[in-house]
Amino acid sequence: MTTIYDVSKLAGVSAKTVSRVLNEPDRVKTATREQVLAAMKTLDYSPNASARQLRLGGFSSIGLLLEDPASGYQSRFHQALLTACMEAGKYMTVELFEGVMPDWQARVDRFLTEGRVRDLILLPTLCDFTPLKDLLRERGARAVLIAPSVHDPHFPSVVMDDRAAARQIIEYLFSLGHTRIGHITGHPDHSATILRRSGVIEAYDARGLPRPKPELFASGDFMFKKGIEAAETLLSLPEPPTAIFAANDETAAAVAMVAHRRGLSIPGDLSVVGFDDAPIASAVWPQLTTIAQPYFEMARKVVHLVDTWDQQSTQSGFVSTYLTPHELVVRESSGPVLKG
Amino acid sequence: MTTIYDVSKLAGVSAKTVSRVLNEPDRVKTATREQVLAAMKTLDYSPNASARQLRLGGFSSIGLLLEDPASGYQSRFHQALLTACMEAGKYMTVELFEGVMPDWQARVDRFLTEGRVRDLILLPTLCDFTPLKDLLRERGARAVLIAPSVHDPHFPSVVMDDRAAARQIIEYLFSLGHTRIGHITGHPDHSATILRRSGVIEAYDARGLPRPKPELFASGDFMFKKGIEAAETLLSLPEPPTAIFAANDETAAAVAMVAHRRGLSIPGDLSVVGFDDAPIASAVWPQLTTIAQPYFEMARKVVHLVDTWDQQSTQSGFVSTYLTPHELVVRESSGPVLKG
DNA sequence: ATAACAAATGTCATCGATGTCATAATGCGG
DNA sequence: CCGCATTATGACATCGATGACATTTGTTAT
Repeated sequence: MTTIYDVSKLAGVSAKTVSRVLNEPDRVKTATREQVLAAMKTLDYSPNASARQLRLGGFSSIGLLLEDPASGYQSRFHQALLTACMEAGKYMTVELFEGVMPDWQARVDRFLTEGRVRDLILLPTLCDFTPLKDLLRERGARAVLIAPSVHDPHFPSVVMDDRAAARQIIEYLFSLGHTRIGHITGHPDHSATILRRSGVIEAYDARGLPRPKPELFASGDFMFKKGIEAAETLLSLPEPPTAIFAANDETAAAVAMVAHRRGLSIPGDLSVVGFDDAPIASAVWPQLTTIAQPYFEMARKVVHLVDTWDQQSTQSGFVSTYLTPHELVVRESSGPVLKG
Repeated sequence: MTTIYDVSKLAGVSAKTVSRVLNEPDRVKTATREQVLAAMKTLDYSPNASARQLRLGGFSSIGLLLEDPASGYQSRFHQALLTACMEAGKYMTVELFEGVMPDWQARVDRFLTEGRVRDLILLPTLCDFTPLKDLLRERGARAVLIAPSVHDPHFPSVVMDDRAAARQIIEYLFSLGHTRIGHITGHPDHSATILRRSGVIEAYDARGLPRPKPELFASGDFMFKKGIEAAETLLSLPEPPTAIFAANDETAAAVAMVAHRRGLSIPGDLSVVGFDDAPIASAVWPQLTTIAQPYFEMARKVVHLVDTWDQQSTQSGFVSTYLTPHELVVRESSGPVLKG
């Protein structure tokens, strides 16, 4: 690595002058500047960011741990967080993280030290991975949780009301005349899975209807492939549902594919509703009715929480959960039950 | 910010001891360690990454500039690059970048200094944005280009053969009996647009067929929405094509949607082929025949190029372009022309 | 030509951590 | 209880950059 001293030596000036060329070029005589620039080029010099930041009072980037960057949910949040960081003038460093990796603890350590990260953002399901959170607390790292399953007294979090949203969807389907509604659940490790499922049941209860039979619940994992299986199961029932609420949009897209293969028209023969308003929701035919999560607002809130962590934590260990509103987006994939 | 000195003062030990507690806990007496740990907790201490790295010989993360993280292409590469970085033990810091921003130069500067980035990765279309590349050279930053339109003598690059791939697709469609093939082009600023288009023409020429009429080329921009318009245009022709080659998968998905709305069956009435093998290609019905780009190999090569930059550049300013192979993935959306 | 002031450059200390080496505290055998 | 090996801790220099302040060089007015 070449340093500012190497350059200064070659250019025959002091290190400070080289520094000036870099930071306040106008304060250096043109001839000198040229010389310095030439020396920098010759040596392929690039300033050491660590030293610079140490001196200037470092800026650490926000760390994001991603389990599966291909998932619509995570990539959507990733994008929203990037935008929020940009608005806030911060940077985000991303790390792939899979809890199953045997050396995950070492990797987190490395991320915190070498990755120059102090603040972390945890998405589901990492936000519920207690060993990780314990390690972070031990290391004095800060974290903000997105959609954790339960309030964590140590880390602030930002959530949406999955249960209420699911209930709203079912009530919407009720209003279209559907009574036999299938539900494909999410990944069992994900708290939203339970919440969305119980929102479904809550809707039945609230309306005084008998709870749906167990066979109307098929288990998924938020992924397209498993969604195919689940849809096959539901549509093969002796009395198939007239509507299916899939736990997320990728699963809903899978339902749509299976329905098409079976010659069912959507929403004529089957209404399909998703959750998340992922990009795919508007890129499949028919476009999916879904719940739009307030990604951008949540991301902004998260970045803000990171920013104000100091004030937060000084309030004697009390951290808060912030609830953000969602929205039902009605598109083409849902419609009234056809009589007869 | 609390420093190691604050902790050492509170714990009544030297700074070095605090450092040891952090880095080699076994070399500190248990009682002392406890005290230090307690002090760290009280002061909510977290070590300054810049200082640590300055001392240890810094690690800079690789910077990725994204124009549109929502696009299938960019997010796919993003994911592949993350994986490659993980394999190589590096970190990636991501920045949203839009050339249209009036202060883009200042933002790049900030990214290089505050973002602790020395090496950058540029995806299309940024890899063809000359003012940016000039600025980077001026700043002594390093960059590796992915799929630039032309070889850049200053930066190494990794590319695939868009022209050959497009030609391969058309020849495949020829083999199914298609002769009236529509093409929806990509974004006009993207070099791949020209290459893929010329691959189409090349296929006709190679077969000795007359080139397709101009109306069979509809202009798109790689995005779903524009794809809808383009598909409408093509399918409204007096003599609509029997197959459409869309410049990417999102556009192809749009074609499929329009076809379905018009009651056309795929591939019975219309074959649809995409490009990229984006996630959406296998999440729509029918699943799309497409060109699989070697994302992961390209990403690995890119990270490797970043790693070996020194050896590269010492070879007196000569940088190389690496060509990686692609693959035609035949799925459900393409089939033979129905006779009669 | 010279004082007076501005511009250009240099010197030294500093940011917060850790490596090196020195010193203090402990343990152990006799 | 001594002497020596070992362990635990501390003092100081250092990483590469920049801020504060000092010094040199150049310019202008008289």
